[in-house]
Amino acid sequence: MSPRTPKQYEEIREEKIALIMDTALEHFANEGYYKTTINHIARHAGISKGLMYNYFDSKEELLKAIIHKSIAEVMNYFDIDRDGYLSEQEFEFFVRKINVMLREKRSFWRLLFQLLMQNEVREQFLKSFVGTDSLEHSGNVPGLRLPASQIMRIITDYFIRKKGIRSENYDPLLDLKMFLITLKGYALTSIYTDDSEDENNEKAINRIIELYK
Amino acid sequence: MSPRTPKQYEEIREEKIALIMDTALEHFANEGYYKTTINHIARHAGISKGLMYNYFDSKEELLKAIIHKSIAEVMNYFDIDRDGYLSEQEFEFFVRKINVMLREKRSFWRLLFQLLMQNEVREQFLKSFVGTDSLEHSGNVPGLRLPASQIMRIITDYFIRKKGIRSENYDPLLDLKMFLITLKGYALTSIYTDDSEDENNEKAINRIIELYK
Amino acid sequence: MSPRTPKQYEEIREEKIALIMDTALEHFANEGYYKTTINHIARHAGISKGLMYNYFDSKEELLKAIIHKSIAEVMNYFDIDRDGYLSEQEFEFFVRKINVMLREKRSFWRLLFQLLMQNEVREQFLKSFVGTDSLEHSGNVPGLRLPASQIMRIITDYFIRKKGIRSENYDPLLDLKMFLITLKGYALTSIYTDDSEDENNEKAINRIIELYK
Amino acid sequence: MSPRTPKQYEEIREEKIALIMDTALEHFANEGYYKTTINHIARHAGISKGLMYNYFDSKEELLKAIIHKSIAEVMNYFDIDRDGYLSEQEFEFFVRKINVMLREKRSFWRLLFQLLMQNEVREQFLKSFVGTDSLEHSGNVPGLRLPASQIMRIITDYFIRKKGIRSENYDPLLDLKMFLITLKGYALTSIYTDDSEDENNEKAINRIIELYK
DNA sequence: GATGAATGAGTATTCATTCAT
DNA sequence: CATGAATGAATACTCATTCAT
Repeated sequence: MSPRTPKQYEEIREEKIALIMDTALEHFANEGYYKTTINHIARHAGISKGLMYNYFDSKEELLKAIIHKSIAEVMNYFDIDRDGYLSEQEFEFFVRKINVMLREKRSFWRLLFQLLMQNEVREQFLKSFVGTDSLEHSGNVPGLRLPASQIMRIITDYFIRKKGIRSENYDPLLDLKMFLITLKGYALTSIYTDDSEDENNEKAINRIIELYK
Repeated sequence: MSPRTPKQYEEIREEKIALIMDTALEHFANEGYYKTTINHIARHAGISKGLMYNYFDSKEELLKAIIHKSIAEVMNYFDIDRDGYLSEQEFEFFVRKINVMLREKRSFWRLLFQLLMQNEVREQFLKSFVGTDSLEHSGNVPGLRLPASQIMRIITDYFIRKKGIRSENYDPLLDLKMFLITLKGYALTSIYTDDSEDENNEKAINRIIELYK
Repeated sequence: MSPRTPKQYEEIREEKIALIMDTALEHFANEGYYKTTINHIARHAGISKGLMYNYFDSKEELLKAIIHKSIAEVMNYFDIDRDGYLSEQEFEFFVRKINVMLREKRSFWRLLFQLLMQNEVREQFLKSFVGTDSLEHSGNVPGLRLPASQIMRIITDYFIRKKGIRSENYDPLLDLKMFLITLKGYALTSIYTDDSEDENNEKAINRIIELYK
Repeated sequence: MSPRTPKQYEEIREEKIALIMDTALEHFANEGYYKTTINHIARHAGISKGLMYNYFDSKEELLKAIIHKSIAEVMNYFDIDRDGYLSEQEFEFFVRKINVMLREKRSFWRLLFQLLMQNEVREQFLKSFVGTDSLEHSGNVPGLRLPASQIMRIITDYFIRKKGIRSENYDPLLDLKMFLITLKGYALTSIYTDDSEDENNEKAINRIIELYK
């Protein structure tokens, strides 16, 4: 056999990295980060323990790489026009995107929910992701164009436009809260139901749009 | 000097058991079961490692004891008239109870949500808690009078009575699903917000009642 | 109740000491010294752990006390005329005594065999019990009047008188060895067969006497 | 550099497994199973604690592996013609084999005797090894072709042929018992005497053959 | 790049022993 | 004299990480 070209090496590298990350994500998500051993991941990925350490410095670095990659992917779902104004159509689009994203990145969401249940992780995450209430950049989360607070404001503005006209003591923040609660509940339900429930989830997402659009 | 009376010993035992369980619950809930070491619990409870093993056979048994006790306590919140019929008043009462329960047993709910994210635990739990769709008893969860499926049916019946009259193609199961989603989202939000948000949570719970009553 | 007299106290003490030693011996013999916990002994003796430490300084001291007491009792079985000369009658008497002793002190023998299987213990024991080949006293084993080597010599003398006359190249030490082997094998068999085998053991002991008398 | 070949790994594994088992057997046999710590074994084998757990699931599994391997090896000593008939030559061969086996597997026999002194172990062992009185196979002891009861019968038949002819009220079971007692006593003596006694042991084994052949 | 044997720091668990009552 | 809760040193066991090949 002729020696591999540098390009071939690079391909092998990337394939292996993806394989390791996918396998690890699957097990982290389903069995939990702490219950999943490096041995377990290596065996299921069909590689050796040592190889993993060729690509990732530690178990924690592997986790971080997975999280970063997944967040970047998730952010790609929201590459819509970010002019700070949400049309009715964009709102529906936004919610439907979330639904698609939950289905397609189920393992990541399971992992994320799980991690956020640890105080330390949650605090760290909130600091870097949600950012401040100002227009500052969003910490070290890659791919995120707008701080969460910005997004909240845009949605709130949307609610004010839609419902705030009719009633004078309308509370848009309550609506925002209810919307977030519903999304969160939907997300949790969605990522822990099997595919056979897909039809019912679809109905629920329609109802959510109906309720808040 | 004379030894302590049996009653005195019993008191000491109960106090220490409660102390250990409370301390452990707090740490399991906040740092996670696996990150929490027995050493850590012992230090925070102001006792020695060995003492824990006087009262609990293992870390896992300690966890189980906490879960069982907490479930029993939670079930005590729902000792209302279970005739299978839910009045409007009872429905509101039910939702408010959940709210109180979430506030007062916050650590337990954090722990439970966390544990249910592990496939194995979730499967085990669903088997013993949710029970079957029939009238069978609810597995080995102590204190639970009705299987979860029974409760679901009672709520569904309630929805049918309230809203099913007006529309002929009313889907009560979708309403049930939405209600559960909202409750789940509320729960998750509630147990991970600090007390300063209590006022807003209160508003949200009122809105939920308003929406589904 | 009137306070107990010193004599009553002494009685209680002795009763308790006997109770603890008996219970401990039973469990040491059957489950093994290391597998038997102080807790176990205390529970089975119906007393508290603390009380045991009132009478014995440690688990090992308890063991030593049991051994010493048992050895003393065993020695009492051999209070025959020790003039260094063994008659045929005395020889039979000696063997039968051993048999009785094995039956009546079965737990002690089980324990002793067990302990002697540990190199360290065996070496210690051989040093203090078997003594030297001279007429020195037998170390610190209480109750033993003659060093084991002395007894061996007496038996050898007996064999020489019985059998050594007929053959000129008779090897009395081989006979001694065979006799000891047979006794050891009988002991081991005897202490680990249940009482239903008593009849057959009796036959075996008769055969041994027949063979070596 | 290239990684080792699977064959090389296999060799390393087998070497280390043998090293661990040998070291452990030596210490279990001489200091006792419970007194021997994993640390101790590791230090004496020149490896780390962790490595042992790479090959054996627990201390107890290590013990079981040693026992099974040793029993298999012992059984290899008895691969003679097992047609149920014992010739005079075969009988002598059998006894001499036992002698060799005791010398060469001394540590194993020390360990086995030691273990059999614990009631629980003995019961377990008798169940799986001695088997029933029928023609059933011998439980789960590997390598054993015939149940112990079968072997006993073959020996008894031998005794009947040899001695039962002359006397009409000959008791072959007593002879069997005496033979077993003698073997047991010899075994115990043999495995706890040092090599300098080998010559005398040889004489004793000759005498045993002489007595029972 | 790839392997898995080897390590050791960290964790759960046991149990003889102490001691306040 | 008697109790059993409490301790902590010792022990078994786990698993991320290293490294020779």
